[in-house]
Amino acid sequence: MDQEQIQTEAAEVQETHFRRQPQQIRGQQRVAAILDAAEQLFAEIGYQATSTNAIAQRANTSIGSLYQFFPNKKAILQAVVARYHQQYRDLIQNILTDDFFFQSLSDAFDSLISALITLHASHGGIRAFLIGASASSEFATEAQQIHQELFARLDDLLAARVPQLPNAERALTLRILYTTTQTLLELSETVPSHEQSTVLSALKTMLISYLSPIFSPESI
Amino acid sequence: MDQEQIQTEAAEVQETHFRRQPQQIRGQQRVAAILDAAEQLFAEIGYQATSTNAIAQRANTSIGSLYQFFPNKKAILQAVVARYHQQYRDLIQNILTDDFFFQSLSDAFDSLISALITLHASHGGIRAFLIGASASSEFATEAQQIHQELFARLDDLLAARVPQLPNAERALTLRILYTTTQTLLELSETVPSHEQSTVLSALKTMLISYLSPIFSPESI
Amino acid sequence: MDQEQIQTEAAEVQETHFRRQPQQIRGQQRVAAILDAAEQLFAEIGYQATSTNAIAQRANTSIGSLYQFFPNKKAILQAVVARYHQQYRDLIQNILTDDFFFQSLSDAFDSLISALITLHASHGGIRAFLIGASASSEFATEAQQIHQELFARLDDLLAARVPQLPNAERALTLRILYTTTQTLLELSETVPSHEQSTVLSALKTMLISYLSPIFSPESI
Amino acid sequence: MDQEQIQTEAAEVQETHFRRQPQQIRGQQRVAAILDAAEQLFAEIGYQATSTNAIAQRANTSIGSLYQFFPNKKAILQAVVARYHQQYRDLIQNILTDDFFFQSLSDAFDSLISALITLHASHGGIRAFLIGASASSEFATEAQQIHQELFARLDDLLAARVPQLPNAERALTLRILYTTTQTLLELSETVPSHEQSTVLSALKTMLISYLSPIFSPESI
DNA sequence: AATGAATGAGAATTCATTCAT
DNA sequence: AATGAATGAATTCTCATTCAT
Repeated sequence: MDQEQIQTEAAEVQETHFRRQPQQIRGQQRVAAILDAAEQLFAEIGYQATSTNAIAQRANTSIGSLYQFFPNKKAILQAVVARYHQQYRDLIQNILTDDFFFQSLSDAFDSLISALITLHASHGGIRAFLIGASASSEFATEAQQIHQELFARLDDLLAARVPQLPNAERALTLRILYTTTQTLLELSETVPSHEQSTVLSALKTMLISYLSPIFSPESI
Repeated sequence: MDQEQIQTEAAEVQETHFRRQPQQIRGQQRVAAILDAAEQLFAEIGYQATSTNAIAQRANTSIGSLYQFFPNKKAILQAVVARYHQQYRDLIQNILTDDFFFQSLSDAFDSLISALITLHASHGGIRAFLIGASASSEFATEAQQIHQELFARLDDLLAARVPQLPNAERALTLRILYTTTQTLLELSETVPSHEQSTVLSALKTMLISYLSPIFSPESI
Repeated sequence: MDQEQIQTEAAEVQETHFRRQPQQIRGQQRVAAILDAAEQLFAEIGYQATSTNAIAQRANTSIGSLYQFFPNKKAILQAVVARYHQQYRDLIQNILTDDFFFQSLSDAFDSLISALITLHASHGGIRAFLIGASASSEFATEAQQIHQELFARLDDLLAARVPQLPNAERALTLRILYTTTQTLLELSETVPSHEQSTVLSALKTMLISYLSPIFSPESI
Repeated sequence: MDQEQIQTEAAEVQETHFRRQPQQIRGQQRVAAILDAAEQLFAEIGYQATSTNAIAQRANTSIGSLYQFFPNKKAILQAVVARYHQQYRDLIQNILTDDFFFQSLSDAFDSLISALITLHASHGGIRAFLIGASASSEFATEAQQIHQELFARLDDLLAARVPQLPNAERALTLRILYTTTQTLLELSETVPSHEQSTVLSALKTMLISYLSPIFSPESI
């Protein structure tokens, strides 16, 4: 999946989510308020438990206005996710430069981890929600689309660094790295702040111990 | 009131999520059917989306019968979780013997991981559901009670093996181990079966590399 | 309505209320327990709010047994009322002797009032319930049947004492007496005990002042 | 938020049984229709037997609309009662002038009784219902709040007229007057119209005979 | 565009009554 | 006779969505 396709899809998604593209500034602000309110409520009490009336109320607007911008409840969730994904993409793009895996592993993971922490800080609620949702429900697809993109990029980078690794193994390696990182990052955020660095250094230890033999197989 | 009835009442007190403990075999079978149906539905479409009528229908019983045994929908979830927890406890108890951490780490994790895989296989749906639910909702407490017990046991065992480790650090160490294990075990179950062993050995590698310096600090 | 008819009706009512006449002593005790429980519950929370299961439970029996004696919930109410009515009848019969209105009014009302107080004391709950029910519901008929009987007897007695009073006026006079008595008796029972005699003597004052000119019209 | 909206909010706070104060004329009409329907049904078949769907149906609206204005069934009853109480208050206020007990007793009771009859005529159903309900249930408090107010006013007036009467006795005197009046008024309304005046004059006779010695104790 | 009233299908829960043991 | 499990219609209430103003 190349860069172009991603943009195309993003545009298409937007057209499906919105009933009407807000034309005036006031309308854009209203949409943003609705998305903020929805993101909070989804994170607080879950998608199903969140009523569209509650979203409108917290966004200081009326239910009628809400439905002027979104055709139904699901579209609101999709828009929230899309907005989050966009920020995710933007942030990641700055980290996953072409020389990412050509730095020391320690440096690479330092920059990746701190970028992810930054992102989580601003959208922690919805992220936790999506992780929960991805376990079971219909939104798994939405939630993991961004993961695909991130995967594809990391795959390219890793392929450049360890060209001798077969494709299938490389993909699996990435999923292992990715899953472990997500989980321990999450743990680090629920833990008291003075323990956070312990968790993060454990994460780094694990990642490096796992990747090192792959990067330098002769050393085993 | 004869001896039998007295025992029944005692049981009723202890099982708070039951409205009435079924006293006839017919009733016990029905309760089991209800719990099976509920476990499936919760796993498939989530707690909120599962209607009590749907549970009754899949259990081949009437909504009235369901409510004769359970006072409300939440109690059904609690009973499902309790049943799962009991099996979890039973299985774990056989693994976490007093010499658990005095075996080689490789052996210890081999037995633990295979026990967990067995358990997951029989209740995969509800486990995935609980993991999702624990991220946000009101059921976190229920879901994590069993974790507390497992933690407490592991804590004892680890304290015996590494007495010089301060309590707080030991607790954090366990959470890191625990979280990583859960996540990668889960991953191993979603992955094609021929890749499963790769994931599990990665898990072992990470756990051992993380724990080794703690077990033998002088060797660093 | 003469004495015979009353007994016939009473018997017929019993046959309608009971599904099966309890043959054994155990059965009779069970029926009594059910009626006691029902009477309490009807008085406490009303007829509609009382469930048949709750009656069975408070009577220490099973719902199945309850329905072996009563065909439906309404029959239980009818039986409760019938039992109350019977006691009402028995008590009244001892007071309303042929010379009732040939005593002084003061003596007559003294004995009537104290008899009613005795009855109320034993079935206060159900009486209050019937008064409430009679205001609106389908049970008005049941509840006021006994009133008819009492009326008929008082009518006879008053006709003997004041033969010159037209029938229609006599009936109305009785309703006025009756209503006032019921109400103030009820008030006397809700009032602190040291105020009770004040209420009762007010009642007597009113009744006598109302009846005196009717008894001795020439004195006006 | 302009002035109008602020006033609306203030009203909402004060009217606790409304979920939302209707802001459009359409809404106000609908609320009135709902209260009318509810008042009729409560009077006809009682509170418990009245379903919210039946109320909506008779009010020619949907169940959803009903619940947009009232949070639950009890709130509808409370609103019905409140509306009745307000009219009760208004009417009474015109009668209980400062010189009420300084008129002749005959004049005083004439005006009071005719005022009450007027009120009863317009809300007879709900009044009868409240009297029934007050005998047993949870709504006693609601129903008798207005009585407290009426009592307090009458107490003031009576204290002015008979200052030598101790407080406790005066309160009891009022309850006796009040109870008797309510009951016989009710009776007068159930009786054929040509008998109505007989009941009312009996009421007056009783009240006057009871009060006279209290007003002029020396004459005894 | 904005507001909020209107709608009704659907969800949880109760309870009178029947039936199997 | 006794027990208690089984049944399902009926009830209260919610909420996504549409419509009138």
